[in-house]
Amino acid sequence: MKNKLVAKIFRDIAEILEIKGENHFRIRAYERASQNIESLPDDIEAFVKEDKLKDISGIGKDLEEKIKEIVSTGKLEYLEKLKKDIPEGLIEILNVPGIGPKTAKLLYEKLDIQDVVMLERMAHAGKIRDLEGMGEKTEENILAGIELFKKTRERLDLKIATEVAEGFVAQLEKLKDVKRINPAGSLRRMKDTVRDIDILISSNNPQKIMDAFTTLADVKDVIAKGPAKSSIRTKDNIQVDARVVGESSYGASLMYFTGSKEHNIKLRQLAIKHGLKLNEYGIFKAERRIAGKTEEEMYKALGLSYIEPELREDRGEFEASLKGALPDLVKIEDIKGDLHMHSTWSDGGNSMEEMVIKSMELGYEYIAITDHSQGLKIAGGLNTHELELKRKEIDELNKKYRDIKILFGSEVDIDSDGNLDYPDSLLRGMDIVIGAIHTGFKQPSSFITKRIIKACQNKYVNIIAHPTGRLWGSRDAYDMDFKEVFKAALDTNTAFEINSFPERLDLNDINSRMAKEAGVKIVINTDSHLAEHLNMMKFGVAVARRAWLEKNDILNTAIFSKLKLKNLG
DNA sequence: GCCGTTTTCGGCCCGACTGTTTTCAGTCG
Ligand SMILES: Nc1nc2c(ncn2[C@H]2C[C@H](O)[C@@H](COP(=O)(O)OP(=O)(O)OP(=O)(O)O)O2)c(=O)[nH]1
Ligand SMILES: [Mg+2]
Ligand SMILES: [Mg+2]
Ligand SMILES: [Zn+2]
Repeated sequence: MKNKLVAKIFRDIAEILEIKGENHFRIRAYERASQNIESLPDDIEAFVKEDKLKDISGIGKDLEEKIKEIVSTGKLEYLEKLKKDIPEGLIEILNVPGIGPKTAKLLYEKLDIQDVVMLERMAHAGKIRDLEGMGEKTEENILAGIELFKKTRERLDLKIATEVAEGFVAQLEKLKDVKRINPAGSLRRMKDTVRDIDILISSNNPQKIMDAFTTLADVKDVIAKGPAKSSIRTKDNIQVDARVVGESSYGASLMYFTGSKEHNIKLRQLAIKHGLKLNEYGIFKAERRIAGKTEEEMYKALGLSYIEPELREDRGEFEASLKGALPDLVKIEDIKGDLHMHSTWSDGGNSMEEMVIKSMELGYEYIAITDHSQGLKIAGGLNTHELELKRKEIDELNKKYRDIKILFGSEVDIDSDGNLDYPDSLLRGMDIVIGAIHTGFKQPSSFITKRIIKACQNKYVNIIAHPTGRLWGSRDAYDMDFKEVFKAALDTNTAFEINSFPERLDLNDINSRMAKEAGVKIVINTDSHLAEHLNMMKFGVAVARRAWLEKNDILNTAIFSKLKLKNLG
């Protein structure tokens, strides 16, 4: 799939144009096109073939031609040409906090600064303060910015972000001047990775709140501090933004601070169309505020039904809201069982019984204990004899715990040729079989595609687990032909997993939405290796929600007797 | 560069904080 390539090329163009001082709206056009193509739940090549590129919002005559060129040649002449105008290192300078396109351009033109190393040298030498509009303070800030730039962390996974946010909320809500407090931003939208923690507070005493916020024990630097908005950096180099507003603006501010930016812009454009003004304080008709206290009334004032935070990405939610066609999103309470977990039989840290007990606490009706297969020796894969013993133990547990159905399964390795690690004779005896790739990640897309299709075609494979292999921070998702793969899944009635492990969240939101559109059923699992991991189901559910999935799209929302796995029983 | 139930040209979201400026531009959210 070339979606990511097209998106990357447009993003690169936008960055170069920024430094060149191009028209801001032209730059936005490239950024918008890049994002819209990246989040497309479809292969961009299909749009080329069907001559439908212009149906994609933000794609007009010019970008249509550029996309065609990229899809057919794998690159874009226009970008190659632009790259010759601007030294590569200059783009990196934009990542130094406090330095934007204007400053980068000035530094390049006046001091021939071409990368961060040169920038640091010039700042140390005191050369920057002499430029127009710059001073000593600016120079200091640039040096501090470079230090931060060097320590820039990767985006946080959802679990870490949730914990950091909870820590700040717990400390801040103790202040008696805090009335309401909510995490916002990408965390509230439950995006799979989060850059910073955004927290909204309502209070009548903003000054006091900000004094407290910027002096909390975890705070290392104060990036900015005002009565309405402050930013700090923690000792772990995580940025936390806080906004404080009055009660009457809380809904408007929550809407603003939840975003996404693209969603906000659409909202504001819609307001303009209605002759209104929308900002983080409310919706205004002339000077009069007509909404602001709750998000619901904000949406209503624009003629929209309430849009769940997970959908606020400008991925069609406005059109759906206006038509009354928003999905009834799946909820954590809808989940009736967890079909992928490990025990001490392989590389899990808790016994099967401990996993069962925790699952019952969560109210599950069924679980599948799916330890690794024989070939995965480092992960303690089970041989034939061990499988027999494990089966017996599961039978015993099923007798002992009548309130939950325990399925005997395995996460069977799909080898580099697409063959399964157990013969059919063994798979036949299992209640549930999960196929998963653990090696050969670097194979070309066509090979991976064939492997997964072959696994789907095995009549005992019920689910493909962590289908794209991504591990946040260490391994990118491998590419495959999703159209082909999902077609095979549909034909063979094989479900695809949303793996709830925070580093995985695989399928992701976009791929899950693609799966739904292809008619493929989804299973949300935790892949727990410890009993406490069973709690991570909420992260997988968040991915499903961001993918617009409803209860009926998810197999493990069904009670056991209705569980529609192929060949079950 | 895109887009159009008032437009095919002239708009394109809106505001807080900072440093440098003597009234605002740049950056960021
Ligand atoms: N209207 C408007 N709102 C913005 C803009 N930039 C950011 N916001 C709002 C929406 C964002 O969700 C919210 C928080 O900004 P962040 O930069 O932290 O982005 P967000 O949390 O969405 O993603 P992140 O994971 O932090 O990169 O502020 C903007 O340019 N205009
Ligand atoms: Mg954020
Ligand atoms: Mg932020
Ligand atoms: Zn597993």
